[in-house]
Amino acid sequence: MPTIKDIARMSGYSIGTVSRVINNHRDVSDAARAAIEKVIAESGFQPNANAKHLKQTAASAIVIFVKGTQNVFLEDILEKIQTHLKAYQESASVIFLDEADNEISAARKIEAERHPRGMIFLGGNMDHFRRSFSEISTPAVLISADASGVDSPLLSSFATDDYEGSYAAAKVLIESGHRRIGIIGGHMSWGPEGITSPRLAGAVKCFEEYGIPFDLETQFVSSRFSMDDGSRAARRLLKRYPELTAVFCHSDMIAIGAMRAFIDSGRRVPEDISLIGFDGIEYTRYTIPRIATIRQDTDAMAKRGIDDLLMRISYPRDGVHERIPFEVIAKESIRTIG
Amino acid sequence: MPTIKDIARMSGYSIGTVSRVINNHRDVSDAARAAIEKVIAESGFQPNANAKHLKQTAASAIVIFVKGTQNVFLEDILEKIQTHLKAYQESASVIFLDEADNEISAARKIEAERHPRGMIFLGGNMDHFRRSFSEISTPAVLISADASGVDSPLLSSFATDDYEGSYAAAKVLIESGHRRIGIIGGHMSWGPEGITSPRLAGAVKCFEEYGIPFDLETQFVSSRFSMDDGSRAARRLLKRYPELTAVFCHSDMIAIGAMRAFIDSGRRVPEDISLIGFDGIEYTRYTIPRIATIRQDTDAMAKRGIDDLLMRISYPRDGVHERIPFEVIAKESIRTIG
DNA sequence: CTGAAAGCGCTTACAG
DNA sequence: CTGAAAGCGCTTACAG
Repeated sequence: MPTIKDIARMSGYSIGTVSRVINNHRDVSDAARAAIEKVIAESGFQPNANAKHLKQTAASAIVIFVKGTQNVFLEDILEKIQTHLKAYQESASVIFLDEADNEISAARKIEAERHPRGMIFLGGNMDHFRRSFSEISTPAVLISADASGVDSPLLSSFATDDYEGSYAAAKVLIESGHRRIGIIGGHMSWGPEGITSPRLAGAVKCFEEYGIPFDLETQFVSSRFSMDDGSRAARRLLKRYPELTAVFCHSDMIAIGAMRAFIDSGRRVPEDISLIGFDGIEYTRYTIPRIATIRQDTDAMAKRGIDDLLMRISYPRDGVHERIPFEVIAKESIRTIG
Repeated sequence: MPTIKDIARMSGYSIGTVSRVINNHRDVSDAARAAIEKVIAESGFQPNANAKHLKQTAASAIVIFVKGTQNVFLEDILEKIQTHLKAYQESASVIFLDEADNEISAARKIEAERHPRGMIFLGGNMDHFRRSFSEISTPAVLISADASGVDSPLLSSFATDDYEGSYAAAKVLIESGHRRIGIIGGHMSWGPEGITSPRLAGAVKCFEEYGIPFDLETQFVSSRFSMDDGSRAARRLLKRYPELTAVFCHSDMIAIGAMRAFIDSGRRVPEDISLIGFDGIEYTRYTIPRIATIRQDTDAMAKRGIDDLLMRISYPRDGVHERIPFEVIAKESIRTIG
């Protein structure tokens, strides 16, 4: 691979001038630019980014950290982020992290190694953010969880209001006449600021307002956000609370798994058991029956997140914390009773 | 962020010695190592990877190129690759490319910028590989498509035999008594070595052997590998060939979309229309009814691909081109008739 | 508009 | 075992 020195020699200009051509500076004569560009094209020269970044404070691309593979919801956001970045001619590389990994440690490492211009977190553990985000010095955005509790001007967040969304889900079931409702949620160990607590609290609040009884021990089970674990959790719930007529699942993947388990146990959806999920992933429009859900506006989250990040990269200012409106999608999986 | 120079000053040693400690060279006294490590820990020093890579030919991590977002099958492989890499203490970053992008151009750019030790392609256009893979000088693996036609010792490939898998899918339908079979495949424009041609040829071969009539014009429609396009294609197929009793879809995503379309048109699956897909994604075990499919062994592809790549990084040798066995999963979506 | 030169943060023979 | 120095491939004031 030729270096800038080779290009200089071959074109008859100095490496300084070659560098100016590469970086599109204007103070270059047309003749020099033409000659140098010709040599570059013919030689297949690619500037060494390590050397470039070593000199420039100017940093490289944007890095996206995705917490947990196998999460269709985050992958949906990821895809939309890529689309928006592309529209701005920006590119990004993606690092997938285990649920158990500390995303801030990973980010610090990448920050030191690659000097990204901006970082995007899809999913994240609030404990990690609160404890160590201050060590990060790159503009960042957290998507899908609220980070207003993290005290850093470098961080923005865009998320659905889990409490309100969950309240709405419970309300749909109650207003369809259901009074014996089970909930399949995430794990409480994800922390008080995680997804599970607010989603549980929102539903419970709604139950209280409508005077619907709710006993955590019998009516709530925990599950990972996957189809197979959703199935298992549904079987546990059915055993503990067989008289239920409706179930609220904290994610659509859980709902898909639960529906499978209900059918396998001989119940029909929605004739015997009504079902509502959370997220609004595309699958819910293809299941039979279609699954009701609380649709998070992934497109808005991606778009707002990208716009905010790119703006703050160019014009530093404090991050913001926005709630993105959700939409209640009531579909065939809910039966009106009573 | 402190530099190696700061660490040298603070520890009282030279930057050369600090460098040796960082890189675990043995020729350092215990005293020096202890003192320097202490300063590094206290200062939170992280070596600048750009500077490091500038000097060292030694390259950075592994880069994975994924062709097309929204491809559950490739995402499944991607997840398994990450798991295997982690077991080897290796990490990777992922670049998502549009269907339309040239993955080899993208790889050349990344190669020049980051000097990865190895590259993994999930999906790819054989035309691009054949035309320009020779410009790549990093060990690479193509997963999910056969690259034996690409003349380069640096490339291995691991893929399912599309022709045989497709033959098997057609055979399952025929042996269940079906004689009026439609096919929803990909686009022929993906090239003669793409997915569509061999998958079509395999099925047609099977039809011929069993003396089943097949007219491309009426019995075959093209679709992208997505649920929504699968639905649209299924409606077109139903219009052209309403007397069909079974459909072979070239991907599970198409099958899921097609099933939705059939139900919406008032047909039942499998009572009126039997269905078999291709890929074996997890979701086919949760649909109602469960969808029959040709399961590609993503786990084996990922494992073999990683092992081969890591070996060839350490011990350069010619790449290999392997076919990974598939499995016929005949499920509830197929009805035996006649 | 162009060139010569300093320097980015590191690694690594070369001496000692 | 340790230090001084050259050099990796680039960018960017500084002169002219």
